[in-house]
Amino acid sequence: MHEIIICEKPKASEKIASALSGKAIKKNYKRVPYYELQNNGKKTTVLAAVGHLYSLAPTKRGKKIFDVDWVPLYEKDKSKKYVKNYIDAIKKLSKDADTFIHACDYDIEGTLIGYNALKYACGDESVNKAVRMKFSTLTTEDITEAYQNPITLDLNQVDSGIARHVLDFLFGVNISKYLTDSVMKATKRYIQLSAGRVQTPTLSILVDREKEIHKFIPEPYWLIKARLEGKITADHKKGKIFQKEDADGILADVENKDAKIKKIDLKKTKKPRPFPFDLGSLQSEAYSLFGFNPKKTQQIAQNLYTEGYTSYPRTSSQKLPKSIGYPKILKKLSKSAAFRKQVDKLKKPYKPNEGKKTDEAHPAIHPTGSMPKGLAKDSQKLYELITYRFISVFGEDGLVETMKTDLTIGSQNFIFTRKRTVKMGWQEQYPFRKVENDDFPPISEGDVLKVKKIISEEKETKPPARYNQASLIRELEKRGLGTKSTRANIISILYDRKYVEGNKIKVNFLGEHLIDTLKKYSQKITSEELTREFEEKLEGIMGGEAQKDNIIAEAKVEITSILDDIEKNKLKIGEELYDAYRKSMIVGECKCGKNLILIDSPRGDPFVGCSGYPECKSTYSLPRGAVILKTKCEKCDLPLISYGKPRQRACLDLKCGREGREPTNEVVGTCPDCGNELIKRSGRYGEFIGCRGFPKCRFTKSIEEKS
DNA sequence: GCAAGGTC
Repeated sequence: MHEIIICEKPKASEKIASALSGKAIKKNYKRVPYYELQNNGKKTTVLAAVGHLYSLAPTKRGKKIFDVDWVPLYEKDKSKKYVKNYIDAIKKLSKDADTFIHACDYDIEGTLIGYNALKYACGDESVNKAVRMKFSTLTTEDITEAYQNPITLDLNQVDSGIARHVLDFLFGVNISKYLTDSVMKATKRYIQLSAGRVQTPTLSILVDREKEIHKFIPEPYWLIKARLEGKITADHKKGKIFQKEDADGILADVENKDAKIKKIDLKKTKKPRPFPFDLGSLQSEAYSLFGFNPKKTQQIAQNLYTEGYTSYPRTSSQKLPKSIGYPKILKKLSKSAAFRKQVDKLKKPYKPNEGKKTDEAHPAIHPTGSMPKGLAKDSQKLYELITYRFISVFGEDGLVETMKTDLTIGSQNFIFTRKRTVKMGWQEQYPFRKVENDDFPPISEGDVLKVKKIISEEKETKPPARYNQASLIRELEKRGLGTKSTRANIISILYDRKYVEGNKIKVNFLGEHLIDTLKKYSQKITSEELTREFEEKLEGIMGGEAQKDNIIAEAKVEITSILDDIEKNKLKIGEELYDAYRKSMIVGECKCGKNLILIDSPRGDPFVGCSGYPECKSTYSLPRGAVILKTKCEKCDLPLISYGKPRQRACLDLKCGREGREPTNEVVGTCPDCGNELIKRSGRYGEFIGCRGFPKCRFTKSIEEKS
């Protein structure tokens, strides 16, 4: 007897092997780990996939791609070479097997991962023999229970997984191809265009926000403030005053009058302990504290996990079940003096604060207790963030005292608020955020204070803010678009295609025009509707009320009509999209008066050239990794670029004679929050102004765009 | 080349 267990990933195979036997032996085949164990004379081999091992690919050449089949992932994607060893290991080690257990995650994708591994690596026969382990956590109890009570492999669930892949492929690949072809036919130029069930609605959310901003009409309002003796600034209780006459009336009323303290309200409120991190909240926090984009956070977290320092990062759980053994983890962390200082303050027995969100397969992100050595700077930052957050979850609630003071000047009501921390609690374990620390002025009810100055500030209402990568991820999560593992990637595709740019995500002409075009030819792909429709259809297949093949056939009819429609109008579509693309690539003005354009050809390095080519032959090469800035060179008016490590600035024309290549962190002012220097920083997605005191002070502001 | 979904 030889039994094979197939798991979704290497970490899972390790846990499953050790749960089934204390004597599992770890072996390697072509550097792929697997486990062997003996049970009453029966040999069991525990094997691992690495997520999907197979991917869809066209089987026939043609303009419309409707025939697809599974091929090994490494054949399609050259960056996935490591997958070959995993497939080879499964093929080789399952040769003489007679029993097959499918032990991948119990969800649609997991079911399909295991099914394809069985079908294409172990052979068709293995599918018929296979049984399914169903577990929700990788604890010894759950695994043993699932092993002893296997269920039959649900082929409806498999079909539903296949349908999801095929539908996404047919819609995404075909529409993308037709858009790109339109540009090619109309202009003989290649620009990579794409559309998909998730990326297009995501872009559409950004376009909608852009339109809101565009149509926003600012409204003037006034804020009236009173500077009092004792360094107090009180605000008029009405807040925004939209009528100038009202503001003037208030000013007349308060003129030359003292302030009387009417009421002082002292209140203590809890500052509750935070939740442990799930992937989305980690991405959000690392963005706001360190400026890491979500993709970067995900990559670093993946490395920390692979090295064994932190737990599995692709989780939506905010739970820390007892089974992870947190007393032991906290004890191990105490080997570091800095962590010990905080762990020692925790009250026993340890009880974590938990959020509502759960995950079928993984707990919240936490350190394992294995201490990292020699981490790169950014990895160290993220590791400490995860670890301090983990410790703080066991801390005590903080306590903030609020002083709310009502006062009158003439017959007008003013108010000011001060906050101070009376108990740090968990904030001692989580040293990343500013702690409230205002002075409470020594005043009592009935006191009369001198008014030093009355200020009337004229302001304007502001349009809704643009999304940044962190807030966009939160929005996608809210709408159920994409998955925790794919959202960061989807956003990065929008940048790569030049649909959007900037830290505060701004849609380019190309992005906006693409959505306009698709709304004409395939309204559905621009909205969340398609995701909702897929969900219903997959539900139907899973319940046995619908057939996978029928649903795919229906989709083909629908897609054919969309594609034929695009085909009929391809010259117009192609020309317009190309025009929008050119406009998106404008980076400044050429000396000849025409536009300078970033030329990003699929062959060769990107460079800057004139839109007046061939009349004007000006071109400028770009150093590797250069970002073109909105700021102009003070000598020759061409745009400046920022490049290299550490970031330096130079003129686009390196020969223009501009002095110096000062570092990009030039001082541009004083931080209104903490008084430190404000410096210009630049990231991959553009420039912004930040505080020198970062991360203690998190003040940032965008650089005004000159238009 | 093109999607979205797993994972190293």
